[in-house]
Amino acid sequence: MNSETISNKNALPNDTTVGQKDIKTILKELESEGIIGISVDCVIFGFDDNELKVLLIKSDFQQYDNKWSLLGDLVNNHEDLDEAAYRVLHERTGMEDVYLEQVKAFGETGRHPAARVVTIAYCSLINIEHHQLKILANELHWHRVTTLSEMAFDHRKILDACYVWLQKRIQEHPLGFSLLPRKFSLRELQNLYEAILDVKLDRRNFRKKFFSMDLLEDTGELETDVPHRPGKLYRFNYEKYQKKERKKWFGIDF
Amino acid sequence: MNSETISNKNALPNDTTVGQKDIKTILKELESEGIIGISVDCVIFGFDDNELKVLLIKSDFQQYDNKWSLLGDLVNNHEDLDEAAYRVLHERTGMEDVYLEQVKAFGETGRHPAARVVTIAYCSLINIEHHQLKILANELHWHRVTTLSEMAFDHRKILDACYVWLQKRIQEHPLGFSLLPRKFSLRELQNLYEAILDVKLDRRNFRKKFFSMDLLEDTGELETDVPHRPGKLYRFNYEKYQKKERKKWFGIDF
DNA sequence: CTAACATTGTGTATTCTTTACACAGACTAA
DNA sequence: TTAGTCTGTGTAAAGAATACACAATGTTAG
Repeated sequence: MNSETISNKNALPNDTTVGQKDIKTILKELESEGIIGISVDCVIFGFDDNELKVLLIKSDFQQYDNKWSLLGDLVNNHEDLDEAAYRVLHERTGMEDVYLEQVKAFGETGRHPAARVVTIAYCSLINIEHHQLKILANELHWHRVTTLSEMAFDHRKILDACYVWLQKRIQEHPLGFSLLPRKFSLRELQNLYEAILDVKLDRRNFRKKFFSMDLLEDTGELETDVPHRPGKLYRFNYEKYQKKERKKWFGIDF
Repeated sequence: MNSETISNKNALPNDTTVGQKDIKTILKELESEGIIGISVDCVIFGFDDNELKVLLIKSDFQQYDNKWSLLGDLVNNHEDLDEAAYRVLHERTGMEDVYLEQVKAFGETGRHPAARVVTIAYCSLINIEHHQLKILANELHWHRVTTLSEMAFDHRKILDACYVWLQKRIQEHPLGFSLLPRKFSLRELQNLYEAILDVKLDRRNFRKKFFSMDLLEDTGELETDVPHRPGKLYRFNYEKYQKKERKKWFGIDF
């Protein structure tokens, strides 16, 4: 079910048997009683084949037949927003220890055709290699973010906002590592940054920068299965990062 | 009414006659029907007397008797989230052209004692000099952000989040000017930054920085009523700012 | 087995940015 | 007229960002 699907609380994540009639009935109820629904939508990014990907499903909603949609669900009355986002993520990907952060609420009156639904967008980053999609309902698929076809609801707008958020956030916070295997080469790291920021970076300066931050640990291992000289594999030292003295205050610039 | 007060849609902003019984009844209805309420809360910052201030009212909620609370209200079914925030702001301050930005949604299950209410926090910045508080219901007052007494609900947490957001945002976006009169001296500008960031800055370097951005216009006027040599008054050139080539991409640092 | 290919690993010079720092001039108040 | 307080200005030194080239290591194709 996608974010805009009104489901009963016991519905399984891959329960797509809830007919459209039911959904519409529930939406009508909400609408007629002047009740605003709340959902979460997860923009789940992955990195594979040197490209940033996003996980989408086909909308079950008739108006958006054949359009792609984010993964989401209504928030249950007994769960926090964050919990709801983790639940959606878990139901869809089977992953639990995942980077997840709230990005923005979207609440325009016209965003859902059948009822008023405010959605809270979450951004999550997962390492595609460490993950097999288990539940393939609704044609769950990874999509390149650079070439996206039309999307359902205002999901394109949400995705764009999350992408911009990611571009900014990745530069000031080491989230990028969540998208890579635990051991990675500097080339992979640079590819990640280049793909997300859509820039070309100087290889030597990139290395210098990361080494000077002193957060990468040499594992002593080398890449395998590359058709050229293998690079060293590094791992990110989260502990060191936590302990690190936080950045200078005062970087006014606009 | 504060953000957590459940009001009927036609209630006037200064209508504090809605009794607590009514509110509780409505909350109980929401609660018993498993409906999640949605509100907006505005963290309205002002700058006066070289200090950052925030606009608060006394909570009408019995549990939080005598505690301070943010300005907010339930979102009407027919209005966007942003509209709701502007409405609250307008109702409270009479101002319309104001800096307003969404910061974060707060939706923990236990945040409201009587019902489940998800709130979307907005940050707004107003120039205290250009504004007279018109509606003084609920002891509407400016408070120093550095010395805050206990607050109702999770409003302290919301305020803190907005303050951190402001500290960060003010360094990369020229919001600070919304807190100052249209014509200001560099001293006032520096005081603003020092107060918000809670740092001491070098006066010469501060000037150099702002002049090098080339966004301040000399008005030709001087300060008046200062007990010392008057400084020049500047105004911020928003047009130039809009046209300005946006900052370099790639500033990885964490 | 060797040549062509692809990618790793490394250092320096130049420019730009940030920081630290001091003194003369303007206006007020007593 | 003097003491007080703030304005306005420049330079030197340290640090960060950029631009740039070549030898070494492994793979693959012939």
